[in-house]
Amino acid sequence: MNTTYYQNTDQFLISVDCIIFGFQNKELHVLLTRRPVKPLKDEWSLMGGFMEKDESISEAAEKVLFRYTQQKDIYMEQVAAYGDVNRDTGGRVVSVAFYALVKVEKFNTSLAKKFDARWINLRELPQLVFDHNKMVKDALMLLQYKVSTQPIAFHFFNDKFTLPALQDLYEAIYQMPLDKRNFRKKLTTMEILDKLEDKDKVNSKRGAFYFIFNKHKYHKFLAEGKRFSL
Amino acid sequence: MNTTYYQNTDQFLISVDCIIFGFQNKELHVLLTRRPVKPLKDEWSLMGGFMEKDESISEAAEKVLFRYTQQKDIYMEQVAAYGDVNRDTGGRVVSVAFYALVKVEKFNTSLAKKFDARWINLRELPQLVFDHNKMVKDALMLLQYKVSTQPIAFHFFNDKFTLPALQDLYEAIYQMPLDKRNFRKKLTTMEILDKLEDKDKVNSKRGAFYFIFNKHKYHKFLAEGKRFSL
DNA sequence: GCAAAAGTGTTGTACTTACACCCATGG
DNA sequence: CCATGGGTGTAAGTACAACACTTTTGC
Repeated sequence: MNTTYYQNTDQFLISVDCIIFGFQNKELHVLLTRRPVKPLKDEWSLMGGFMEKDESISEAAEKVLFRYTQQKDIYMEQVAAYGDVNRDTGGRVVSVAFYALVKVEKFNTSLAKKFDARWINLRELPQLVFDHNKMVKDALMLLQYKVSTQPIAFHFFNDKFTLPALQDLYEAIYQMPLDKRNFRKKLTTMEILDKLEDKDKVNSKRGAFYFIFNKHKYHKFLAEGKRFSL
Repeated sequence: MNTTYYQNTDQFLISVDCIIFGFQNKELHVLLTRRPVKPLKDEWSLMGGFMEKDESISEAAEKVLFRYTQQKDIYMEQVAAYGDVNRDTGGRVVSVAFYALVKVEKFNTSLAKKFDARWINLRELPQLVFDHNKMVKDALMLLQYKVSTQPIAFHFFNDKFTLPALQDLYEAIYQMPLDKRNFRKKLTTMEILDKLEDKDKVNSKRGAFYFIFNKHKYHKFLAEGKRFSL
């Protein structure tokens, strides 16, 4: 009943691989694991899993994300499908890559042990199995485009964030330094953030004010025909 | 031997659907057909086909493109994978969409008859089967981004083109009018085109000069750190 | 009191936008 | 000779890039 109408056509395993981005110590990190199964057991790999017959591709990706992070409502986006014949040396597998933005603070370290999951600095990415390095590269390029045109970078933070931290995040994603005053000017002229009363006093003695993204202001901003740009 | 290492996992049919764009009469068109198989036989559909076990996804897409156009070396790019459980009412099929830029002039009309293929104006797109309307929408958005940042629009033309035609093309893709002088200024300052001696006298009495894209100049342009933008 | 990070404006430059007339030619 | 589309420059406004000093406070 899976193929009522379509006969005599080949079928394939479909996997999802997740490029799970996290932001920590002013650097972008990716959640990697030592591959638990053969072939290439114990080599560095993205978090992945096979799609099952009763779930959509994105549900399969959400399943993988939940398994490794125990977080729901993670911002996630498809990167592309990878389907070279010999991309997976363990069999013919078509993989769909997704990237996800998670809050490292919320990350459960006991989970990490269970799955041998580790946050690896994007700048020190090791060689990964199969075409996973290409997936990370594609995901990063897509992420760079997306954070520059849509207010999604806030998903890296647990609700509130400081402007210095936000700038560090953008610098990590773009992999280039940004001018502090120009960065803040762009943000303030968009008027889509709310300044809170309290400060983060961990990273400096003076302390940096916290901000939160104001969805309502952002919708008004869009309604005026303006477009997010950073 | 298809699944040496991976056991007990579900397998799926994988199809490719091609959004074949063509440019004609100052309008963007999409090559559509009346679906030849059940279910939804005779409904409007993108050109598609199933992936076979010995081919990559992109090879499967090239196969589809060649079947319906008899053209090789078509510019083609993946849009995304579509994998909702019930997206195809004929069975569980994951589809990967590709868009392609083809030269309508070269199009073989006897082929068109054979496959009941028709160029449909993008502005008059009918309801298509399954999620094909979404695929077209996604493909167009990707195309808009791509033609604005990379010199790929030239693939719509059989080598040479006039500036009025190129502008009509961009207007069709962006679905908005562009300023003639600003458009030409951008093009000429990039210095990546060669002006030919002959003119197209079909579309006007005066005639418009033909241009061709100069790959060599474009590489120099990139080497100087400049980026294509239109 | 000093080190370390937060916060704040201005100016020149480059890019973008808006805009109107003459030219060449076929019929 | 006129209708049709091809071709050209400038000026104003906007966005972007470059740049240096003062403030706060924990130690």
